[in-house]
Parts: sequence; C-alpha cells; structure tokens
Amino acid sequence: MTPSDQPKKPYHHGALKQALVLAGIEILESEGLAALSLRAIAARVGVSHTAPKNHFDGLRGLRTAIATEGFVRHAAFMREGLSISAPSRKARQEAAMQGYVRFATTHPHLFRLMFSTEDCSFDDPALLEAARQSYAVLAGISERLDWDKSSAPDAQRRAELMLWSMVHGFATLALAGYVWPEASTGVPLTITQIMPDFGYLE
Amino acid sequence: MTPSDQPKKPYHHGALKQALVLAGIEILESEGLAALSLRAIAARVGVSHTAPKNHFDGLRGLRTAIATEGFVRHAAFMREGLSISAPSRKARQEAAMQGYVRFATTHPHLFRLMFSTEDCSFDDPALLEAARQSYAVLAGISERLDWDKSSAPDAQRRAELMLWSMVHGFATLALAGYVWPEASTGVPLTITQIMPDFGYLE
DNA sequence: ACCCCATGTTTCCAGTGGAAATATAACTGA
DNA sequence: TCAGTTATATTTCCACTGGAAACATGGGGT
Repeated sequence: MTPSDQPKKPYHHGALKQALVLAGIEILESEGLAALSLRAIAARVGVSHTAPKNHFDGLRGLRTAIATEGFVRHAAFMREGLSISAPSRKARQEAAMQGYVRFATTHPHLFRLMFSTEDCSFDDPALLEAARQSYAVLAGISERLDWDKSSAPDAQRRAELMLWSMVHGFATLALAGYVWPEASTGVPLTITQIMPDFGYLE
Repeated sequence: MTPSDQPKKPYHHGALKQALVLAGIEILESEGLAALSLRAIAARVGVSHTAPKNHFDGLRGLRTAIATEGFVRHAAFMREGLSISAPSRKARQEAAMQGYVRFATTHPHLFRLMFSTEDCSFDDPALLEAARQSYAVLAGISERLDWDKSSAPDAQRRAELMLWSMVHGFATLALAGYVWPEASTGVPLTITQIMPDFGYLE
C-alpha cells in the first residue's frame, strides 16, 4: 500500500515513444522549431532529457519521428479536402493543392521540419513511407495531367513532379513571406490562381 | 619600429564585416549549416566570438548577411546562364531556370539558408533588396508567359509567381532528395523536362 | 523465485550564443 | 601635439544544449 493518497508516478511511462512525438508537435506549434529541444520535449512529458535515447536516435531521431507524423497529417489534410470536393477533375485537383498549401500555412513549423534536411534523416524508412503516402495523393490527381501526351515512359512521372514542384514551391515561398498582398487587389494570390489551366487535358 | 620581424597582428581587423561573411560562406560550403556557429566563423577570421556583435545583430544577423550575399550570387548565376543562352524566348527561359536549380544543387547549404525563416530575418532591408534582384531575373523571363492572356492587373504577377513556385519547388525537392533517378532512364528528371511547354505564348 | 534487460535517472562534459565589463587604438578637434 | 571621444575587439561569465556513462527500477520470461 502506498504511504500516501497522492497518485504515485510510475517509473515506466508506458507509451513514452508516442507521447514524446505528440509533445514535440505541441511545442512546434506553439514555440517553433528552435524551441524543439530534447530537454523541452522530455520536460513536457515529465521525463528526464535522456529518456528519449531509449526510443529514438538522439534529437535528430526524435525530430524525424515528428516529421513522419507530420506527413501522415499532411496526407490526411489533402484527403479531407478531396473528400468534400466536387467530383470533377479540376475540382479535385484544386482541392488537393489547396489542402497542401493550407497544411503548410496552418502548421508552418511542422511543415518546415518535414522538408528540413538539417533536422531530419531522410533515409529513415518510416519517414520515407509516410512521405510516399503524401506524394501518392498528389500523384492521384495528376494521373491525367500529362500535358504533352507523349508516350515516353516517364511522362506520368513528369506530370506528378511538375505538380508537386509547383504546389510545394508556392507553399514554401508563402511561408517565407514572399507571397505578398497584390497591389491591385490587396489580397495575396492563391495556389488556384497561380495554377495554369490544364483543362485541355480533360 | 616593431620589436621583431614577425608581422604583428593588428588589434583592429579593418574589414571584419566582409571577412566574417566570406568566412561564413566557406564554412557553409564545407561543413554545412549546423557548423555555422558564431565561434567557428570568428575563429576562422582569427577573432573572438563576440567580435561580430559590433557589426551584426548576433548570430541571426550574421546569417542574414550571409544569405544576402547568397542572393547576390544566386542572381549572378542566373544572369550568367542567360548571357550564354540562345536569344530565343524558350532558350532564355530554360537558361535562367537551369541556373536557379544549378545554384541550389552546387551550393545547397547556402541556398537553404537563403530561404530559412528559422535562421534569417526576412525583414532585413538588405536581404529583401538582394532577394528582389534575384526575383527580377525570373520576372524578366516570364514577361510574356501569361498563359491565360487575361487583362487582369495581376496577370503578369501570376505568371511570375507560377514560374518561381515551380522552379523553387523543384530545387527544394531535389535538395531534399525527392528527385530520384527514373526507373526507365536511370537518370533524374531535370527542370527543363518538368516544365510545361508554354510555346503557344510565342 | 529468480534473474535478465528494457526503460528511466543522475551526473558530468564540451560546446553554444549572449551580456557585461574591460582593453585597445583610431579618429576628432583644439 | 595632445587630450577626449568613439569604434572595435577581448575577457569573463552565465544559462542552456545534446550526448556519454554509470546507475536505478521494476516488468516479464524461464
């Protein structure tokens, strides 16, 4: 029987690995990437700063796991947009791309971490798989976006990479502050307005 | 007369500000962004780690100055490509974009720093001006790239931002390792192969 | 019942950026 | 010429970081 009524903190956390990732995301959202230290994350979970070592390969490993969860949510963002979109090809295309950009602008620090070579290990299998899932959503809407109708074996892949480059570049530039309000309208341009009209592919 | 023949190190450096920026770029190229510490830069110049304080606002200020120099070189890269390009619109377009991507792949750490909100102050006037010069090169080749031929006041701006998003996204994804060798050819796709053919604008 | 080992803690260390006080020398004007 | 001022650089100190190493804890398998 414990000597007092106060709930005794168990020595072993039980689900520390997941708890650390979630705590990391919270810190990221509220304080940014610079504040995402091993000590800060561990403290939020109520654990010593060396405890993560048992589950991740140092700070870089933990950050990689956080980025992995980021890709999962990123794909979900786009899929959610697709789920409420009109069925037309163009509408689905816009929905997915808007989802891509909206994720970046609503979770800027997480999005940056996801593409930060400095902070993540891009050869991590889990990260690669999560990123692949995210890419698959984009690839899905570009299946008939092959503007040159060539029969080259990489034509499909070129369409996907073109789309990905455009939306990713736009999101990145927007986060960096390079998409200012237009002088003529007072409102920044959107990814939809930027996209060339590939309607002739329909 | 100095008491000995050995060259006496002057107490004042003379051109410390520029020397720090150049030393920083060297460290960046050889060791990456993580190694770009105040102490490492100062040591390379042969100065104490607090000396930069007199010329820059802390590490962030120095990194911002390095990024500024990066934009200058970035613009020069593209202009150099343009200078040896064929005079056709399409050739000039490809030359500038290839210059953009080539700078990113040959100076990956510097390029990343230039767009890293975490490490630079994007409201710095000098940085903004340098970035504007770089943008101006891209804007120059997209002057007739208005695919929709609309008369909206932001049509030109939309063409520029579309082009910038595409090339910047491609460069960023390439640096992150997401532009792999194609299964069909064994060679990664290039920005030229990705670009839709806007020839109908000629 | 025992022991192994996965999981956390404590302690220590080298390294970081920055603040504050101090040293040096260049410039300024009488 | 020579002080006084100012720009530049140093020294010292501090809080913080990630990681290594030794140790503590207790759950789970035999």
